[in-house]
Amino acid sequence: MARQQSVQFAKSCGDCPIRHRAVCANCEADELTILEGLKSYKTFAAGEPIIWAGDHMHHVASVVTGVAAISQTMEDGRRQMVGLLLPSDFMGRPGREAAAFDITAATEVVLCRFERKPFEQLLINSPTIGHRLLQMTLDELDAAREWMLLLGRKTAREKISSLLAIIARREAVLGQDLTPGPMAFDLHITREAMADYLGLTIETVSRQLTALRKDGVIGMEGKRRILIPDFPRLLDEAGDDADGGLVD
Amino acid sequence: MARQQSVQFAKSCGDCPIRHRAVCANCEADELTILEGLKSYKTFAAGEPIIWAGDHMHHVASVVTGVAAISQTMEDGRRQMVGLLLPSDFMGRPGREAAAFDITAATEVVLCRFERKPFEQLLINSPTIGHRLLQMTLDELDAAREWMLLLGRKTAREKISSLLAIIARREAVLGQDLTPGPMAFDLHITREAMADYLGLTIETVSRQLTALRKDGVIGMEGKRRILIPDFPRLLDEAGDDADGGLVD
DNA sequence: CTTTTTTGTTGATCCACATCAACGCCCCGA
DNA sequence: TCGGGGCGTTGATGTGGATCAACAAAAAAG
Repeated sequence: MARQQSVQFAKSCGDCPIRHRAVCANCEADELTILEGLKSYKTFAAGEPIIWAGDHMHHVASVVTGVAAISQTMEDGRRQMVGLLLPSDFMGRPGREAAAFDITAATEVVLCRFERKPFEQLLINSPTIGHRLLQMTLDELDAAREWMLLLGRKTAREKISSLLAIIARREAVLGQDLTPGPMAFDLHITREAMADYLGLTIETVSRQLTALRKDGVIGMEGKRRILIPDFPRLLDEAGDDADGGLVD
Repeated sequence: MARQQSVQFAKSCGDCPIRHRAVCANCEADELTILEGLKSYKTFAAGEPIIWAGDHMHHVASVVTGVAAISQTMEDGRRQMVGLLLPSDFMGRPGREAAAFDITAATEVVLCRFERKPFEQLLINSPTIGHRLLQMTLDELDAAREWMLLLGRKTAREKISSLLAIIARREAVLGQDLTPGPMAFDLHITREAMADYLGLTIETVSRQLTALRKDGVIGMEGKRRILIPDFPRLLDEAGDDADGGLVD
């Protein structure tokens, strides 16, 4: 059994499940060796497709830097984003040959990849990676379910407010900027990506942003920088009860 | 390592992860013993709440019979169903104290429950349960993502058609009724549950059902029994590309 | 530099679905 | 037998967001 100890993750690959195992060299050195040999990094430019639904998946991967978007498109072009992959998030589906969804790089993305077959074998032999993967998948499932409430029942204004609240919270965590005062951040996604995420059109996204600005809920510097003078006010607009812990 | 063999699941508890382990008596008999001692069955009447979001979760459980609905409600009463739990589905979240969502019995439900703490311990010690749980969670995540496309981008008619297609497919699997001809099944859920699931109102659900009936896409006997004369036609109405594999 | 493309904003109009309201049917209890 | 409540249908009307269209600003390309 793996020793319970505080492990310092190495820097290169975030705190992905693979990394975690690779660092525990004292307990399962052979697996470390196997993994190191199979690891490969690959970079995708912003906008570049990473995989299409139905493609054969040769690898599983972990996001090192950047943001990737999981999405689905209907024949007539209607598109819905169904997930965001941030650094340390896992991509791929042990036990499945074909990808279920399209994944594209929203910003420039660096992936840390492993061949799928050996990874699956490793998963069978080692409980720790499996446990970590289970936790991550359960988190994603919870986030997806929160998102279903947003898509099914929230108004356009609530949707926009929710999205801004999520991004603000994430930025706050990243920057340790948990001061209760005003906050500010850059939207690094386009209006189109926001629309695809929220189940809206770009026109509606644009209109609701200006409405929130006119009502003083948010401020804007240029087209991409958002100011939040009163975060609880924004949460209230989002219609979330109290904390509204969306994290995807 | 567990021997790779064809295992016949016992009847009482579906093919839940716990069952799977309990049957492998030859490889891990001690775990079997532990589990048998902790198992308890509980029945909920149709409409009865099973757990509320925020409640402390003393147990994890597996659905033995019946259907349970996972849902979220906003302060003003807007509700969205975010998942269905069918026999053999797992309920609960290893490693989390409080429930994230409301769960209610849609029909009469029998659960096979285990105390959470010992179950978590078991999960750490035994990879097989974890792997099965991971597979189930990944399946649920895929289903949730398909559902996000429905909620975000499909029209009311497409939503209803999708739901009927899902139920029809499930019934076909259960009854081994994979004949290509016409199929029929009972809706055991109310119009309200359908509306909560699809992000619609009950009036719209009702209207779209009559519209589909008038257009010959479906037939109805009474208010609950649905006839599907031409399944591919229904799939086409659902807007799914080709197979449209929603399974939740 | 100019031209073209991408991205975002705003206005006018339309329509799919929500809302409000009335009613029919069935089950159950008095 | 009657009334009442749960469930479902249908009609009339309202409205939030989509659609169609024009344009501004910024970025990229030449």
